[in-house]
Amino acid sequence: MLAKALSTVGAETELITLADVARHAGVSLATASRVLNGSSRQVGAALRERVERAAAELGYETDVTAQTLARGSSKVIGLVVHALTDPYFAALAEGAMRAADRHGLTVMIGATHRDPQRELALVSTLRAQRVQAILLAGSRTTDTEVVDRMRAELTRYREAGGRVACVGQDLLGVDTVAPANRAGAAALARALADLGHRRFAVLAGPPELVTAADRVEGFTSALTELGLPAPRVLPGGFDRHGGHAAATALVDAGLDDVTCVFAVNDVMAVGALAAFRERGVDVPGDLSVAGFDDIATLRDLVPPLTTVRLPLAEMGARALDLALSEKPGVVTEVVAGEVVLRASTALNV
Amino acid sequence: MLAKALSTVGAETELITLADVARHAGVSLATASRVLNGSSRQVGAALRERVERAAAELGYETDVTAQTLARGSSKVIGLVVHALTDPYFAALAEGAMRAADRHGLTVMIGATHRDPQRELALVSTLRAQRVQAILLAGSRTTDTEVVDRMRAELTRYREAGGRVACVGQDLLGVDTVAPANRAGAAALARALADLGHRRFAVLAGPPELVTAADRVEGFTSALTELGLPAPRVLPGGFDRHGGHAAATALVDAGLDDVTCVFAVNDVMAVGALAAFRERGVDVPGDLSVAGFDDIATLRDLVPPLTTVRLPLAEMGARALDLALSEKPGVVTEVVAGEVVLRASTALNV
DNA sequence: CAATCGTCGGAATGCGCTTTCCGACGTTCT
DNA sequence: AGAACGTCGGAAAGCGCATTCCGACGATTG
Repeated sequence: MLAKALSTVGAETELITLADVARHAGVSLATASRVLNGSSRQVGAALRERVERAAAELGYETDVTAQTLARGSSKVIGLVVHALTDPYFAALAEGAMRAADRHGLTVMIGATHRDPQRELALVSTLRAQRVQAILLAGSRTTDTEVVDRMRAELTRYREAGGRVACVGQDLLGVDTVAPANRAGAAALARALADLGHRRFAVLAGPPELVTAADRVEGFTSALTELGLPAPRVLPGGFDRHGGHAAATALVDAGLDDVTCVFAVNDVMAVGALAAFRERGVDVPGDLSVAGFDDIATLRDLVPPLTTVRLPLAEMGARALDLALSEKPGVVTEVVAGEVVLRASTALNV
Repeated sequence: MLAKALSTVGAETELITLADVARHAGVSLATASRVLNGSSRQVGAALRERVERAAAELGYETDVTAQTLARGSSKVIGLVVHALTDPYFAALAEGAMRAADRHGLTVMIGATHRDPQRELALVSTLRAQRVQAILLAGSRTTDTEVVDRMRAELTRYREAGGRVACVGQDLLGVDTVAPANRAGAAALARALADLGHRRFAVLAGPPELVTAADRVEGFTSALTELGLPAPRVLPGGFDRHGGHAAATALVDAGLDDVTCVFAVNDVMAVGALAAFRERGVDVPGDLSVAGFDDIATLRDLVPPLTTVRLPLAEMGARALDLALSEKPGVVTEVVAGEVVLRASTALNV
């Protein structure tokens, strides 16, 4: 018993290589390779079977790194997101991973936590890993220096045969799946106006975040077109805390005649709902609230959130397909959002 | 202009290799390697500087796959989760990724969607990728055939020097970070009994899922110890839908004297809350509801959910540390859950 | 039946990098 | 001053695999 325990530790058998399999099957390296790793060349049934049995008996597993080196192309893609705990990115990642799976690709993932330096570093890492494609999800900042460095990095990557696609804004000169943030926010504004709302506040997120800025702008200009007054715009963070803080600030400053609040994403809206509850503002009785994204995990909120639905998983999948597709030039696919009216927004009479 | 557009397509410059850098710097391959990839050997300042400049000028990026092959060890770890859209796993993954980052490791990720075949396939893939460690998150099933095959696969991997850790139950004979499901559920049962509840129902999830079964058992046996009647146990899915369905079934069958419902995870509890709302059962007025996990995204639920908090991100990080740590034998780290009483459970007088 | 062709197995080369081994040179010690 | 040693640059041998090129063999054809 003791002996067994000891033998378990540090077993560390040598790695089983293709050469081992070939020897064990009594064939050449080339033949073994052709049998086990989808070559275009045929191998006779007898030998093929011997190789396969040898591989199974030895528990052989291809060394993909060696294969990548020899073939000069890998079956791995890279995925760069803000954070997995953000359901928006989790949904994108989920969609991208499903698509990767369909293509027989493995996924390497990295989180930026909205740090542009980290994002740059992640792209370098993925480049070093010789991934076949890089998917960039996460809003671009408007900081031109960062954008320029990212473009340079991506250019080098693409010159070496790498493929890139991005979910968000087309600022990088790469294939892009772009949610129609402006149009979606505008449609939402019109829908809310239809409910009778006239005075709005916008929990706007960080002005330098393009996604946030676009949504604010789409919302605002739609109001203008309708001949309604411009909304009160409260900047802040793009997360739950940001929504909570901005909503608190709004209440403390006095709602005046504001009857409806638009938080530029659902997670912020959740924070806002909490803040309003704490301050005794009833939603939708005293105030209507709308978000953006239609995060699935949040659909059971009370009251259910009016929002703009984005097909996030599908967007992730389309980004991968775009990156992988052979085509000239750079493509931007716009994805429309769909206004979903729920109980968090009431008729305003 | 046309010329420029054409030149952009298919630019595909040759890959820049270490040899290019060495030539450009006028040094040998060996020297370039030593400068650029942390060797133990020193290189004179003059040469070192020349190599570094050459690398920067050429935009060189190490080919990690070649490096892995040459060194025989990689800087990548594999992470196997159920699904990223499940916030439980997203939080685990987030923690593991942060830890990986601290260790300078890249993360390869795969989703099983609770399909044991897929899980097996993922482990094979990761083994083929020669990842340094594999982290298995996600509840083990009690299906012994699958467990055995998984053990065999992992054994081969470890014999080749791979490291493995698992978050969940210790069924695989590997290092494990094990949430104290039984103890946590038992503590929850006692806390709810302290609130005056006597008759419980448990939305139990799938009986073959060890996590679910353990929580049910911990809850039940604590009630027994308190001299209370056994709860009504309603099996079902482990997700929102499962919670919703089980809760609906409960109401339709008649609550009788049940005053408190324990859903074995938060996501199921959310489904249950929705079902109760639909059926006009007020929570916590008519019925108290408790969950398990304390998912962060769900903290703004109304009413706020009584639950057992698990430090998910930390658990992910600890799993990685465990896998990487040099130590004899197999370690199981138990992580305690903390009962958090919130408004979804009321005093029962 | 010889010439031609197609099929399939194997030896050898190379993918980009690390690392061992050698050798050249400059220091230090006796 | 010579021996012993340490430092640092380079040549070359792999790491595990894919693939090209070659050659052997059997089948087809005129």
